[in-house]
Amino acid sequence: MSQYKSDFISKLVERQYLHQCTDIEALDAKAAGGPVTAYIGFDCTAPSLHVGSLVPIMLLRLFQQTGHKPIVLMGGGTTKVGDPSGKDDQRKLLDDAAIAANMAGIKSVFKKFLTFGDGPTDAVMVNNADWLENLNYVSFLRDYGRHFTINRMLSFDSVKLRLDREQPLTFLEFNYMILQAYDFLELANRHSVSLQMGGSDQWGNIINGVELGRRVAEKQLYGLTTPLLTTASGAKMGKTVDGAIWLNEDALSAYDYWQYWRNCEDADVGRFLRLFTEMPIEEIERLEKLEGAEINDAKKTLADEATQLCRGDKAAELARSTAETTFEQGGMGEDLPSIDIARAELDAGIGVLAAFTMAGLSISNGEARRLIRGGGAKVNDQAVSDEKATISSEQINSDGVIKLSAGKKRHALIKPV
RNA sequence: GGAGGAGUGCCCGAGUGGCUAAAGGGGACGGGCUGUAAACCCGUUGGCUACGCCUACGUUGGUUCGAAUCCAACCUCCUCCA
Repeated sequence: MSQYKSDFISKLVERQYLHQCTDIEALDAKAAGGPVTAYIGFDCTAPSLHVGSLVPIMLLRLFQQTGHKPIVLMGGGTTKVGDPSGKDDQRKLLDDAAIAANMAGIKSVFKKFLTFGDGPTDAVMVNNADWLENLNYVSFLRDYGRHFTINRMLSFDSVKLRLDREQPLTFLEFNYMILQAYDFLELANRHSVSLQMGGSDQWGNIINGVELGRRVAEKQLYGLTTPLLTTASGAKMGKTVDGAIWLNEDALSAYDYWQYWRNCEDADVGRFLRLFTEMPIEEIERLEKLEGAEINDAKKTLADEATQLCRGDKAAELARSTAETTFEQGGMGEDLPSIDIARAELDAGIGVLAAFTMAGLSISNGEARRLIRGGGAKVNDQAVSDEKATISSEQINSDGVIKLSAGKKRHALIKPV
């Protein structure tokens, strides 16, 4: 039983997506009355989005599934300016080619989560470079700049934090919030967008847009943010062993993606199941109550569901069976990361240090050496004690590969070719 | 334009002539405990063809037997003044 009338807001609250909203009752009423159009912007700062962006993506998906029209805004224009929110220093400025390449990489992931098309609730993708690039500076300032006071802009966290810490904030970055506000207005005009959503760090940027819409167009716009996701122990989401958890499959293997979810903290399982899977809430409530070793089942389910959404059923299944063989049976699954090494080279023998580095288990020979000294390096599950040991064809096991392990969790296979 | 302050390893931050590959903390990695959690404990944390060599304390030069430490110029940032 929910206090909200609309399917969207009820689910939003039930699945813990809501952090702040400009006017939840009014938005609820509007959503109950028919399809609403909302957008979320994504800047093109990297060739792939990572799990930090997954909450907004899942939110768009939920929005669409509850009968509304999502718009994905690619920040082709705003990326050139750089959002200062939550950052201490200015990012390196990206050139047009890099932005275009990043955008191409990012675009692909949305097709997995949203249905695009021309229908009333089909998703649409737009690029703010289309309207930002050709703005006339002076007219823009006269038309919109007069609606922003410096006094107010200085009070926003994105600006205030930077100034308080005596970190430089350039005029370029200072303009970001104005451009984002303008985006909202532009989308309201072009696509009848009435709601902008985003992470909680976007709150300031979003309400600027809501206010601008009211002032220059007398439009009633809404803003809504999701909580900033950290793990139960306070770490930022998405960073781990080898860096970010990328959504694109060419940036991170399905196996590693699956593993990421499988290794989440106990205390996060329930929340993650709500946010990142579409399991019925009753089932989630059952799973999150599991204790001790049993909660591992809930984590596997989480990993399965999350991987299916982002990488497909087959990839999820393969990742799971690989993980089960590797960890539960001490064997090795076919989906472990692997490298090909020429048979002749193997016959001659390769130093362990080099082998670990080639397999991506260490970044340098020095690190491989430390791994060995710490007792964490294994070849075919046998601990390596000699840094000068070599790996050769003789160690190819019955499966035709050599298994290297760094610690308990990181494994790689050497495949002779 | 003037005056003052600052720039150190992935990050924060100590270090004001040799004992400094650079304290301490964070992060990360490895080990232990466990459940492929968390918390906690221990270890490691520039590179290499490794009892040695190379690279590193904003940049470039200089002083010195010897510099992250002294000097000069330059670059960048902060604060105050005009």
